[in-house]
Amino acid sequence: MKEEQNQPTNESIGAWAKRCYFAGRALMDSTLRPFDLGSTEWYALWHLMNDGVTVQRDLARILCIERATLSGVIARLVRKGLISQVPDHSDQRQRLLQLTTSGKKLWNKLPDLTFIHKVAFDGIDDDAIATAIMVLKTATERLDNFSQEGIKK
Amino acid sequence: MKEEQNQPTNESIGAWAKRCYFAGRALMDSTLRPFDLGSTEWYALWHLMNDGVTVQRDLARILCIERATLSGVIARLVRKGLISQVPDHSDQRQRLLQLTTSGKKLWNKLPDLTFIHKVAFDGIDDDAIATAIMVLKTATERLDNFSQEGIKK
DNA sequence: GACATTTCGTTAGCTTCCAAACATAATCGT
DNA sequence: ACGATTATGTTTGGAAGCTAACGAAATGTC
Repeated sequence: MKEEQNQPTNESIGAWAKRCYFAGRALMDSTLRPFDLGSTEWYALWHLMNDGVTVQRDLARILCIERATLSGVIARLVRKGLISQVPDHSDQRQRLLQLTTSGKKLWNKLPDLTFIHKVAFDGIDDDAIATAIMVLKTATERLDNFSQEGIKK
Repeated sequence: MKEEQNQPTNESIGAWAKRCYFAGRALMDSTLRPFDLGSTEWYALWHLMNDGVTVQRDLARILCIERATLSGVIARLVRKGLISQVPDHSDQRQRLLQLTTSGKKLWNKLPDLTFIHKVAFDGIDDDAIATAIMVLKTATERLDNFSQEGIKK
């Protein structure tokens, strides 16, 4: 009576994490579509705008994505002329990333995206949100640890 | 002093929803990799296993993905010989999906995936999880509504 | 100094997701 | 009964993510 299916019901927290992520991304994507910009491309620009010159490896860590994934994102931004990618002189393996003039110009034309977070979370109790973050963060760390254990031995 | 950047810090709930989703999927994918099965393919098989014959459109709604997305998933499962896809006699537009014998055989060989949910959430306070679900669900519904409003007028 | 290891970026191949456009089939309106 | 609309599935094109394997550069080790 309590539980009829023990597995991935639509009510599971994992399912909602997924749906929430994609719902937010959908709104972000549709807002950025007129500017020919994807959501991860936007995040990359945002960090380059705020942090200035950045090593590609560091950006991957900041965005929490794999080097290989970022490689594609960077290639698109370079192709669009929005950022520059040059080898570091002191360490020829690393690539230094920086907004171009054209990239800065585009950035200033982009709409403010803070409304997305507001649409989603404004008015929800702060404690509830803090609890949700704690749950998601804890689960993520546990999953990451578990996955990594399988690797190192 | 309070907030130094008002935007997408790594501490935002949206960022954690994303990371949690991908961390869970990574573990699921690595578990299923030996069986040449993706996570969404697994979900499709799971529903066909439990619900029997299913109309493709209904499966899309159950999985909360677009028809176009499911189309590709189904095509892969058919190619692997795990499911059958036949037109409905009473409505020639619809496709009826069903596990094949081979699909059932594979299903019985698959490992139990409930450990993933346990790794992530076991021991976390039930009320905290309920709160997290409420927050994510509310946010998702609000985002979906907002996105849809832009469409219908 | 030479060889092994680590680090960084790229490429290739795959899954998962979307929107837009298309074809077909069913249904609705009149 | 005929034309318009809706419903279903596919295709195409693209973004975003992953792993595995590779080359080049830097670092360690001996």
